[in-house]
Amino acid sequence: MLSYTEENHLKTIFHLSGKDSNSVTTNSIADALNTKAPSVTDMLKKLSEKQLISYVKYQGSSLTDNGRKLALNIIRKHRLWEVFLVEKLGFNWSEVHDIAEQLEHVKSDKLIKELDKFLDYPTKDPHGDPIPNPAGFIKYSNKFLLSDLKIGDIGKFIGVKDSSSLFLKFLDKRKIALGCTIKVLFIEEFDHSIHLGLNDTNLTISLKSASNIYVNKL
Amino acid sequence: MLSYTEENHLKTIFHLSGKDSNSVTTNSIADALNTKAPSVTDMLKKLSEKQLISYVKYQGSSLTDNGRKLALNIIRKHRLWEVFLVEKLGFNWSEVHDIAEQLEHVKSDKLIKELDKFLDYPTKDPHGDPIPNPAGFIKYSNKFLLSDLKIGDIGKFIGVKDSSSLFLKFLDKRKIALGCTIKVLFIEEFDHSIHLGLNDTNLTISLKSASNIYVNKL
DNA sequence: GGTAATTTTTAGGCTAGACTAAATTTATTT
DNA sequence: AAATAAATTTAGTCTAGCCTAAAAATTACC
Repeated sequence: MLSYTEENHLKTIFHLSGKDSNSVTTNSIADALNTKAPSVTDMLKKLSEKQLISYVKYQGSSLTDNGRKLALNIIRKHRLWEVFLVEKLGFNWSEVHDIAEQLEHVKSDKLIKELDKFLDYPTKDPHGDPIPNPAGFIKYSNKFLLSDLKIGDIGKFIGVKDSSSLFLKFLDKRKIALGCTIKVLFIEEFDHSIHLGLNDTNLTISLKSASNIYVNKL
Repeated sequence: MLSYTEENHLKTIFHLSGKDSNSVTTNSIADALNTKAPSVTDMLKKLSEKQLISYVKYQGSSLTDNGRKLALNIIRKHRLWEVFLVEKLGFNWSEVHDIAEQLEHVKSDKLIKELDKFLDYPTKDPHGDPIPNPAGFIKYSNKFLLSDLKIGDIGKFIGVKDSSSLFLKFLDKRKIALGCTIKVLFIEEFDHSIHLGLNDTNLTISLKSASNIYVNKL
């Protein structure tokens, strides 16, 4: 049985390592978890002993198959709860992260099985992220960052990279909603801010914002 | 912000003290929480400093108004989650306690407010226990233990005292379900076991069982 | 009312998870 | 290639929650 803290470390390592399970640095984990490097080092030793990560001193760490499976299970729970909060309880997508962060640690396989059924087996969470299946398989969609599109490209907004409440509210305010179609009209040379066409209106967003928006190129 | 352990102590003190907020012994808390007396003593000091209980060395402890309000809020959450699990996810009433025990500690006022609305403002949990309102008011029903009825009395089954999975499955097996009408046909002098009339059939249950069944006298 | 039994508290120790400061390894720069 | 900078680990502390064993207070009993 994993502790709350162990689960959070596994999840964070998964998020930081990306699709190809790159090795992750100790400091990056500490930053992501709002803790300090020595605390992380301790935990890495512990997870390594449990064979959930492979950890070489000074060389970073990466998930083992087993660790990856556990991480994906936590992410599955997180995302299913997010769907519940939005679809059933009427939460806005910007409000659900912190609550799901707590709910994801509740231990009961049957609970998640029944929740999944109750939600009619969703495949994406409210931010457009895929929900891993019970076996720990996750389907990555062929997504691009809006900031990587060229002038004239058209994309469908399918997800966010930064799912902080701050950023999600920013999107809400500008009526940039999941599923909408975005056309890149012009890119400023100076600061790389991007002029977009969206719902018959135009707006400009910064490079930072565009680097946190995932689209499917159309 | 209360810790998981602090919340559990408050809740336990509430359950042990009954309606009239009697003083509760240290050992009884330790027993209920499957912990040892010294651990409880430590926690009592802590809760006392936070003004959530009044605690006099060697004399037991009882909730302050503030502590009682917090305890009832945890119980409210516990019971709402139980309703959710049974009504929405299809759990049996004997399976929900341990999961609700985890869910009750999730922190979010809005979550509970929306859950309450989603469940259509239930007033009782699946075991017949009243759900405190958001202000911490709880409506006790005028209930009796089945073991306190006399021969010839008729009662409606409205709740259980022991909500362990073991006891609830025992009731399921004998088709003793919430809401059904029970008539006391005969009480054995020897061991006080009780012969009941229930749904056109007769059955016999032990004193121990009867002391865990609440009824409204009809 | 005094002694015995019980309950409760104190004293002291343990582990998980956090931290700071110092030491060590790795990376970067010149 | 040596010197410096940065990242990481080690060493040592701290707190919350738990424990056992011993001491103190309360309760029960003759």
